[in-house]
Amino acid sequence: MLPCQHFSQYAAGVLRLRARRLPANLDEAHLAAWRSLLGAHAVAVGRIEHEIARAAGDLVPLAWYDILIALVEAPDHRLRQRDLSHSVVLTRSGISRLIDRLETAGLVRREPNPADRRGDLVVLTESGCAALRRTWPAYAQGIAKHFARHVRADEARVLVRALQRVRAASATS
Amino acid sequence: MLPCQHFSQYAAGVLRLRARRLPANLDEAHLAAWRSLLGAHAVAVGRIEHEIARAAGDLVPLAWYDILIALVEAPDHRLRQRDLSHSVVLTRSGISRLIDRLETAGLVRREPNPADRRGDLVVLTESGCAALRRTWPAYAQGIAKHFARHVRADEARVLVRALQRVRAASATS
DNA sequence: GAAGATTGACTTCTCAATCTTT
DNA sequence: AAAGATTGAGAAGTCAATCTTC
Repeated sequence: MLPCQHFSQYAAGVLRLRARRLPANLDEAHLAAWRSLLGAHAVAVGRIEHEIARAAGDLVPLAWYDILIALVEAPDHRLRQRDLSHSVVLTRSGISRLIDRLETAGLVRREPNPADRRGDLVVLTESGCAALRRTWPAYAQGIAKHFARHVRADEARVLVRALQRVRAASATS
Repeated sequence: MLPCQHFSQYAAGVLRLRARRLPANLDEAHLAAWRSLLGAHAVAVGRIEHEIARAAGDLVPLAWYDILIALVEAPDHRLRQRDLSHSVVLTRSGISRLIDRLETAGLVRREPNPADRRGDLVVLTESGCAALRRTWPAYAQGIAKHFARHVRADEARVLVRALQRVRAASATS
């Protein structure tokens, strides 16, 4: 006697299983899109990260890169940790520890905030800026090779439109 | 004197910066698609995971779910860890420890493999099967609410086509 | 009291080394 | 030796509690 008999005998069972249990607000096409999103993200990010880690030249990992990019794009290259949390998906404490490491590596600096002394400002250093310049070419090549190369231009436009709605969606309802 | 002067003065600088440094095989549209993929993935997965963790009823986290789903879809509900690593993005040791936890929780069982004793088979238990059934409705609602709801049907089809190519791409060149 | 940040305890993953079986 | 799995040490994140400033 098989365990989990409720799930039928596999093979044809897989699809029957899903079709039977799909709620009214989720169809096969959207479920397939969700699965392909998870798969593509995992594969592409994994490969790019791996290549960057193996490459010579003291490149920074993607998590560091995200912080540095947010700082470069900020006025005066400085931001509170609170604002950095919008660019990176981490909790408060996660950001705090990440900035610790970046500061130890000399890529950012904490600086008192005259306007609000509850939290220091995080400032990009020369060295952090250099790390960004060093890493970008490898990152760009990784995006091109493991992602962009497989996506047509018209598909890219659709991705942007749809996925930006997903990202921007408020958590309501 | 600003740090990182190479990156210009922000504001208009951001786009100029990118345009200047974009390699020949990566254009703005594809870069935007890449960024929207990262953003949408982070937001949607984060919210779904969070809701499942908060929900009552002893639901399993997504990482566990992936293992259980792979087992349900496998012949006889059993797989070597090697094969599980195709479904989950983890190293060998990562899988090993994950299976440890699932086994402790009683959702899977290790069973000697008569054909090749280098590695046991991982088998889904009744209890693991029940966990899957308990968790799926919440997961499906999360996908519907945080992802599918924001994606039109025609967009979903484009996503599947493009992202499956990304996932399936070999790491060559 | 609320907001921003940090710290301690804990969880989970990775890398490198190791063990067993093929 | 190669393949599958495991283990110790370390890296990096979370939660809950705490501290400082508003």
